[in-house]
Amino acid sequence: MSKELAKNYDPKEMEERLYQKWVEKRYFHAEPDPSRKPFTIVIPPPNITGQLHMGHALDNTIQDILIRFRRMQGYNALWQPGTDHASIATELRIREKLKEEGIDRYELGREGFIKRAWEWREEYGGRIIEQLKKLGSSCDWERERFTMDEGNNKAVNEVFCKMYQKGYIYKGSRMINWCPVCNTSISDAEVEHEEQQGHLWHMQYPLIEADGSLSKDTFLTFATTRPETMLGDTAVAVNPKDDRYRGLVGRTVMLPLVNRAIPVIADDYVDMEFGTGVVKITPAHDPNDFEVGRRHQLPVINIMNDDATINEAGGRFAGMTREEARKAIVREFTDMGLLVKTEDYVHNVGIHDRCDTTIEPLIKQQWFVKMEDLIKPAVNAVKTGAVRLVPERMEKLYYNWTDNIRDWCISRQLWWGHRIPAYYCRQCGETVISPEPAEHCPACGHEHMEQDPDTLDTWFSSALWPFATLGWPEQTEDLKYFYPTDVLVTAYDIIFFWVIRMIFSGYEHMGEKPFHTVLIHGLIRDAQGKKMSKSLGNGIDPLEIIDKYGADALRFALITGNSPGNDMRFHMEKVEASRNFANKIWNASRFIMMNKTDKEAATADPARAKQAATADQAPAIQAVSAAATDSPAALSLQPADKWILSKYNRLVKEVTEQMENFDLGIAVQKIYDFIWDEFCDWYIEMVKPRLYALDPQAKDHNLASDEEPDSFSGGETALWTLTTVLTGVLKLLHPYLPFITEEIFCTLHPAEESVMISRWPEHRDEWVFPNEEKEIETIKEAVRGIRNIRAEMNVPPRQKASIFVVSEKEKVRDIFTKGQSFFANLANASDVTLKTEKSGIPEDAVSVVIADATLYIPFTDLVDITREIERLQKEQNRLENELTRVNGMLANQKFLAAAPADKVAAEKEKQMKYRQMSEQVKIRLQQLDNLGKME
RNA sequence: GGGAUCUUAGCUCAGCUGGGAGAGCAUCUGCCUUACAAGCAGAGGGUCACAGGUUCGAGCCCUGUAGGUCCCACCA
Repeated sequence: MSKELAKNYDPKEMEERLYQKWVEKRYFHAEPDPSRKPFTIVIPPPNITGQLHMGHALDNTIQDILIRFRRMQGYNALWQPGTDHASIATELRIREKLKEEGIDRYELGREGFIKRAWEWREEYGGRIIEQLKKLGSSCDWERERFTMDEGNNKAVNEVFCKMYQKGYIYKGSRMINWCPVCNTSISDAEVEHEEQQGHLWHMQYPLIEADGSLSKDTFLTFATTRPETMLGDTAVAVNPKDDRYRGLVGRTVMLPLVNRAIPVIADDYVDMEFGTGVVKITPAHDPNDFEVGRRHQLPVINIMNDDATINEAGGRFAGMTREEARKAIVREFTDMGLLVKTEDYVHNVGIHDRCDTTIEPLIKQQWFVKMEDLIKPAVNAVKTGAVRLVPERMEKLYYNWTDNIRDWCISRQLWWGHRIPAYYCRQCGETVISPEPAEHCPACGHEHMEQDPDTLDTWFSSALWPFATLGWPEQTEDLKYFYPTDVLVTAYDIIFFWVIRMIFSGYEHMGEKPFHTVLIHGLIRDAQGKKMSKSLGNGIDPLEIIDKYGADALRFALITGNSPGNDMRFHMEKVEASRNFANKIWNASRFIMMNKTDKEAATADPARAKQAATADQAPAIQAVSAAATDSPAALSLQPADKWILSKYNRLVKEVTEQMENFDLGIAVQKIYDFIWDEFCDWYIEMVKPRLYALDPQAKDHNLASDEEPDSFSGGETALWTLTTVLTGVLKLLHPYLPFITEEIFCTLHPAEESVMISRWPEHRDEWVFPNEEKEIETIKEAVRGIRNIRAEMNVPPRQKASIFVVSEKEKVRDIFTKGQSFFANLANASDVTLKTEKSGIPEDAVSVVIADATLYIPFTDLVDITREIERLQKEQNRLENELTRVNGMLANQKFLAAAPADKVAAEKEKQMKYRQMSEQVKIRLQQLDNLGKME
């Protein structure tokens, strides 16, 4: 006896119970097994500060679909999970928390701070993992890692030292991006550019005459958006070709604020066309000016403290914030009469992506990774296709970054993170780079070695994730077996931060790519198309959706209609539609099982007998329902059975291909259409009479109980077909809707353990039935035609009608003979009469013309001939249009010559069909016309 | 300044290598038909942004235009 499904679909209870079961059974766990091919995905480790948001939900749904799909296909599937310490994000959160508690972090000290951070991780680090579980993610939790666990720390130190020795890592004074609020340097990737409304101040520096006095009439006028940086000016520059200033190059002007005489220099960097063609040069606070300064050996005067206030170099402006200094300087220039004009000006300002603070370019000593050589294999990998980006257009984004790459600033003035493994001797200043703490100085033997206070960019460790999680630097079995991994799934905004760095790290440290495919998805936006964000407050919490509609519905809503690389808007209506679909499957399954239960007392489940025989096909995968698919010889399949099997068979092929090609949204749409339209709305309805015939007590319900008993035979076959197809689509659907498919599958097949370890369906050559497909499509066309007429003619639903099918072709009549019973149930017919010609049918019967046949439906008291003529004329017009098109095509010699043969054949077939139909409609119109005249 | 992408039914979006315009929601009509009203049946609705071009044939390929979104970039 089958278990029964609950009357109502209730995802909540079910999802928790099933996830528990999967974990207990260790279905998610993978171990190296040379007899099978691995399929590996490493999770983009969520931040320990994070809460599951829609982006995570999409990203992890995609990964779970791929993993479940491959697992069912027989791959040894590993989804490697873990979390990221998220150096800066976490540090900022803890600073915030300390502030709330009134604790000064410097007073707390580094050690105390780190202790707090670990406590934070203990408290919140597992939160997002629990949320991923709610989504149904089939990660191998036994392998959960953390970017700051022992193994990862080891990997980071190893990599740092190795790269230092190879000269890829160096320490130097460079212009870096400084965040004055977070008090740390950040990399180029972490700077966002924001268009801001600002001002362009046109100022003047007076020329210094030969005698040292200030010129009364010669000034150099330049423009600036940042007057405060004038305090650090060490030159003004003009273009060497600029005739206007030729005589002034080499002379000096006066910078009044600090009374500094600065030279006028000539440099190609200056654009003569822009403004006055004069640029002030501040080497310490502008990347371009830094380069100019270098070329001309200009002094570099740093005028700012780390918190972006003016330092002593700013003279009497010292202590002011950069904004205050700006105002003060503009005022002074105004007072001195050296401000020419102020313009409104829109310009791009660099801001820190974490805190939106305006970035200050500063020269500081930092650690860098030299990128030039490192990036080459990563570029090559994409060029040669060793690493494939999906969709392909993302390659341009990728190259855009690699082509403009600059050295990567990896040191951060933060406490939470991997501390740089550099040790300095307090005595002699010697530097030691070592994976192990240096005890004493190799140069002078002094024992007071001090570790570099800085930590590493959080992406430095993430870059090692694909191999560090598998055990590197140890040469583990896991590493040998699972590396390189297969697919990396992420959003396009993470390519620069992470994907590129993983690729070059893979090549550098493993000598091999980290994965062969990067599947890139878009962002989830709100219903208005805005980016979901905390500050806008427009974020929708995936957990709330799961709570209300179930994880299956959320997953389905996120993946349906989603195509690689494209953003998607999130609508609640879509979640509801997804939930409705789940409900539809639930009810269809319930219906099938109800009939099965009735039946099972008498007949054995043919599916079950087969299990033992096929169970050894794939070691880790149960052969399960290969079981339900081998048709027992006793079953004689009817056309409807063959039709749905044939359609299902094609679905299997297409869905498999599309999933292999990462077209997940298209694949799932196909399954949806098949289940709802073909399977539920047609097939189940078609076989109801056969099922009812199985149960003598239900016979009273038969709509066409006056039919011969023979027409209801084959109930078992119908049941077998229903079960077979349902089992198959449950499998196809399982990667998308893991919970509901598991619940139904296990109820339907009580002897089976789980759908998630069952075998993925395969296309079967013996289930290709083109003739039956055509037959049933003919029936469907006829049924639709009759329904259409009934609706248009306002025939009361309860009123049954006789149907006459007229066709000259025996084959066609045969189809309708076999399909007679469908018309009773699907078109509310009382009886169907087959004829070779029209004689004996009431003149005013309404007609439906389909290919090769005309159906007549006499209605006793309707007969609005005018209306029927109108309807037929409309149909005639449609057919004429089609004929014009197809005739045109077939008359075109070039088409006949150039088009593929099957296309031409198809068009010819259509032409015949339309001609024949058009002919019939014409005849019918003629008849009605005569009838009208007679009245 | 460079680049990407989008513009298809009232709304949100599919449409694979060019070969008779699709879905969901919404709208209208009729149904509580014993799997499902979270449902069933039927209907209406589109010059596929615009203008050219290639082709026997263009929503799809090419060029340009307009608008939206986004990324990159050191013009003060």
